[in-house]
This record gives sequence, structure tokens and C-alpha cells, in this order.
Amino acid sequence: MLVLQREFFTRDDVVQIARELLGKVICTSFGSDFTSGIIIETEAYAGIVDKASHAYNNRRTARTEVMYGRGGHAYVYLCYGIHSLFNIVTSVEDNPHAVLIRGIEPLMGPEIMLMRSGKQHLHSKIGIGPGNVSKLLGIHVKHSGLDMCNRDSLDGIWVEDRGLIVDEKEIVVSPRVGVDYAGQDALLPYRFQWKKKKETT
DNA sequence: CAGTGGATCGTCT
DNA sequence: GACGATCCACTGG
Repeated sequence: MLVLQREFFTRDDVVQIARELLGKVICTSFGSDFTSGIIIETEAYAGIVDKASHAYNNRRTARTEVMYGRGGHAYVYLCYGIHSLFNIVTSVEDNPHAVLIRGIEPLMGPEIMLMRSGKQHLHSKIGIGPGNVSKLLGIHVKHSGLDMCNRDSLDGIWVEDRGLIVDEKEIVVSPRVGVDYAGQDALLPYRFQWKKKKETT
């Protein structure tokens, strides 16, 4: 098992990183609560030239400031007043790229996830949707700015490579969700989903 | 099933 | 003062 290091996130190609994050394992440790899940859906947000990005046109505010930092930090923001959406900042300082984590398959800490979600069972779609991802993993806007490569507080968020193999043919590429305002950029193929083939037994 | 609308609040204009 | 990188319950067919 290998915790993804800074070098993974500071690369320049955010679309490639979004693709490579499929099959990796996102882990959180808050207090005594440890949970993790396999990343099965991501979206790339390609910085100041991407109309769908919060950092489009080099817009720099208190909220988006963490995206301008080094890759490997968490960018979490509030959406629709309800949902904390979790992104991983990529690329180098002053190049505000990010990958939105849109779906996980629960791995560790199922009881904790049930508590957080208020659900009775971990049905198959429980981890689909960026709002649900944060809910299951316990990620909150207050965690925005956390370093995912060097723990800088008791709270921890990191990504592990557990050697899961994602076949290229199992990756579904499509336009991003909910970014109609982005004009032509809404059509970019920046959404990646890992759809495992059924075992042929 | 598909379609619709309410929840709810930080952020930016 | 408007609105969103969403979710879910509820409706009707």
C-alpha cells in the first residue's frame, strides 16, 4: 500500500490525474473515525482557462485561494447551501487546477458511513454524487486547505494506491455535470467514471 | 420510470 | 440580492 505523494498531484495534466485517481482509495481520519472508499468517479477542472472552474479568468478570492496553492491539498466548498463538495488541488503553485471527487465505493468504516448518511443500508448507489462522497467520508468545508501529503493537524485526508487495476476499457468519459453555464467548456470530456465489467463466471 | 421543486447559506456582485 | 461543480421526496403516467 502506498500513500500518494506530492509528486502525483503537482503534475501539470489535471485531466490525466483525474483519470488516474479512479481505483485509488480516498481515506479520512477525523477523531477516532476512520473511513475510506474506492474512487469511482471524478471530474477535472482545468484552471483559469476553464469556464466551469471557480478559478476561471484567474478569479482569486478567499474561497478559491487554496486552489492557487500546491497540488495535494483539499479544496472543499459549500454548494447549494447544503453540500460540502470535495476536490483535490493539482499542479504547482499559482496554477489552480482541481479534481472533484464525484463517487466512491465504501471500503472501510461502513458503520460510521451509515451514521453519517442516516441510511439503514449501504445500498449500491450510496457513494454516488459529490455531496454524498463528502457526507460518507465526513468531509466538511472546514477541512478546506488540509494538506493531503503531510498531515498538518489531527484531521487527515489522504489517497492510497492499493494496486487496484483499472482497465482503460472500463473508464467511461463524458462531459461534466451541472456546468451548463460554462458554454463550450461544458462539452469538454472531463468526467471519468469507472464502470467495472461484470465477472463472467 | 421521468420530471419538478424545496432545502439552505456562503460567496460574490 | 441572486444563485450554485446537489440531493431527495414527491408527483404523475
